Amino acid sequence: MSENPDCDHDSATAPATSSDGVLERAAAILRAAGDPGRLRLLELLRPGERCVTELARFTGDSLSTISARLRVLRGERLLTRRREGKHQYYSLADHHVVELLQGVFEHAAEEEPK
Amino acid sequence: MSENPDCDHDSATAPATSSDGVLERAAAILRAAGDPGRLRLLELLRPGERCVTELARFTGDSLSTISARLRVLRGERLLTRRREGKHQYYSLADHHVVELLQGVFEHAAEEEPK
DNA sequence: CAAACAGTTGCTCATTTGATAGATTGTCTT
DNA sequence: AAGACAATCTATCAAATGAGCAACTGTTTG
Repeated sequence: MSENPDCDHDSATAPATSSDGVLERAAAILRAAGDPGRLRLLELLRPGERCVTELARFTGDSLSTISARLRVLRGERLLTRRREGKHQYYSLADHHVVELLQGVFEHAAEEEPK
Repeated sequence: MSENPDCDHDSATAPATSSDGVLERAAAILRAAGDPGRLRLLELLRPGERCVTELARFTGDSLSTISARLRVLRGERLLTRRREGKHQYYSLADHHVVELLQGVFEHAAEEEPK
């Protein structure tokens, strides 16, 4: 058969996509969560707020390292902070974050049958 | 008041966390989706499957670039492929991916009021 | 006010990452 | 089988990233 000049590939119109701003924000959120060290912190915060020292003790990393990771997560508004005395207590920012974590871990656990 | 040697910070036990394998997988998934170029591809695939040429035309990037991005996404099982003639049709791997996208874009859109 | 503790920030460094061009593979058409 | 088209792969390079250490800020306590 001869070529079809009206094949879909050249005429199909692009689906509507998010604005660049929203896309960038969404990507930044995913990237922030997409690091094992940071993702572990998010996981550790699932049951409730924790201070930096506790988190450092749980993971075995230095305060400095934990603080840097928390900063990235907070920068993308995945976490909030609350000061109490000498301590900064971090917690998951909102239910979106909780659900995001839930979804990703479900998917990851499924895809790793063994 | 004198120091309390039994303060929570030193005695609190770590919450249960995912195995390292699952954590790594989850992080890899998020990292794969956490790039604007790749995230846009995921978005473009939301309505249904598309071939590489279409995607390249939609975004204005080279075939080579698109193919590389698709490879990363497919590597993390966010996409599947189907060959039809000369074309490779890519589509979102499963409902998890669809929901992940939905969640992230909701969150990103909310957080960017202006 | 000084010392001690909790956390943050700046700096440097090695590693990773993403884009690009060009060579290569696979498929269709004649 | 040859040529054209679709897509992938390889190699290279610049840019972004994460860790670690030391210096710094903020807070409580003596």
